[in-house]
Amino acid sequence: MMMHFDLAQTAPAAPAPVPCQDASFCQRCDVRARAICGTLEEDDRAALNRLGRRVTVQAGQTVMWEGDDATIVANVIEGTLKLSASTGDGREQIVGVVYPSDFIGRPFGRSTPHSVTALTDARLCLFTRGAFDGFARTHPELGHRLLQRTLDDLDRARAWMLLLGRKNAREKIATFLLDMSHRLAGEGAGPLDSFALPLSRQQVADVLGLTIETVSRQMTDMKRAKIIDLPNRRTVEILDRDQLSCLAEAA
Amino acid sequence: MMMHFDLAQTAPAAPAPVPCQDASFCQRCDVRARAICGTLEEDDRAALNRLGRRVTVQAGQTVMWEGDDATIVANVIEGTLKLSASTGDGREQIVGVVYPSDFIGRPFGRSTPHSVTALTDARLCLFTRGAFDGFARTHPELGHRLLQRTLDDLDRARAWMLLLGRKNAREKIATFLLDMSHRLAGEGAGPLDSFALPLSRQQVADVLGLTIETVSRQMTDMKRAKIIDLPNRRTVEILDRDQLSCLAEAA
DNA sequence: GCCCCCTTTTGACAGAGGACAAGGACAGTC
DNA sequence: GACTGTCCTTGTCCTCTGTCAAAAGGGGGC
Repeated sequence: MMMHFDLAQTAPAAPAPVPCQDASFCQRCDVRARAICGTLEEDDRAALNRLGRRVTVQAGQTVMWEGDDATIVANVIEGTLKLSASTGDGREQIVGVVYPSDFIGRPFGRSTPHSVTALTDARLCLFTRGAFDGFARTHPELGHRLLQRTLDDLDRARAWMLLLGRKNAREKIATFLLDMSHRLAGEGAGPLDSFALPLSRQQVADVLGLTIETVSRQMTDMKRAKIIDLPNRRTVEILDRDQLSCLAEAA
Repeated sequence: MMMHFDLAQTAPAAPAPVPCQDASFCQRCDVRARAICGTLEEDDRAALNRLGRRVTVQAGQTVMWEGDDATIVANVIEGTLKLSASTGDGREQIVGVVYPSDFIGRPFGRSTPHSVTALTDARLCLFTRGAFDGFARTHPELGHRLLQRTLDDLDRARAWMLLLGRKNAREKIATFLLDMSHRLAGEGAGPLDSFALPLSRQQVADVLGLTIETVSRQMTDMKRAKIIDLPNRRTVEILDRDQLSCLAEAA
């Protein structure tokens, strides 16, 4: 928590950050339509583009530290990252998982409320917070997209509070697996019946407020009950979605 | 959850909603400076004023139901309300507590993600969501204030996720009491050492993901340890703030 | 193909907090 | 002042999940 983010330090093996001077960067961007920059006019987007730069982060690298000054924000282009908070004695809670087209960082704020760490290798479109804040203040469409996204995030966070405060281990796991099967599906696609978890067992535990042992036991139980299959460590197959939905609400 | 909010029905004894036609309503408004309408120009605020109406709700009344269509939003002028979510079998989790100058409702969304219920008698400045959304879209300052407030709410929700997922009962109670002593203090004032809880023991339990018995036991223990005093059911006095802070982090 | 390390699973046990039950305190009403 | 309903506290027991420990499994490197 004392460490400060330094791109040169935390991404030594990655290609040097590439300034987004080239307007074609955005044109070729996979997530542009879904990201907050999606509705900007052509020249506005070019202007925003000039403020940002592409960076690559490797799995495990931390992009922002909880409590640090909020100096950067970013769009996720590719990869999955976790948002996490911890107690003084090291217990960790994952407070969010972000996917391509999501926005990370704390605009209009002094300090970063939680750490951001890459779960997989990832690509970001990075802005200094000051530059982004100024741009957002003068471009209401951008602010509005950010508002809608933040309202959605808040709804999701509050739904997760119900899970953390009131659901038992079995319900938590079932809810989590169903959530993943939806979140990992592509734009407009239905929920996936087979997917690769971007999280280790320990990270699943940190999302659900459980221990790794409880996560493992519950998943094994569901496998034995033929509700899911676990062909390898990271793959989950939902065999009986109805029953899983049932477990998610009341075990 | 099937019931629909109807002012005439849920506030029968309250004075009829008063249209805010009179511009002096806002001029006399206690929370204007802190609410999202605080930075609007005089004529914009008058225009917003014409869209809204004042309503009174009594303690215990539910203003919006989880899952209902999102048809209204409001500023809280006076009183305290809870935001709550529940599982199918009736377990409840309070996902937020709102105070004067806070904003409630789900703008730019189809359905209300959680119920809103008055904990004390309250006064609201109420808008239909459609009218508010339209106004916010054409008044970026308002959208920006709403964005900042939503970002703050999201930070708070995520901090609470750490509490729900990773803290034990003693830490939860200590954190809760410290939070209350700050939130109940007036604008700019320091934390209160003595305050009246707006929540019953059951509601405290619903905020913290505990049972009423555990809340009662932990608070009694802290009283015995002379860390707090509980002169009556609703009053809390913090006798040893340092030790309470200590308990909040690691019990 | 083999080895090693790290993650995951499984087992045994303990403890925090939940469930149930009963008693006590307080506010409002008559 | 007595009554009554509601909220809160206290007691007892039990279970779910955490803790500690060890074994098993898988993937990467050689």
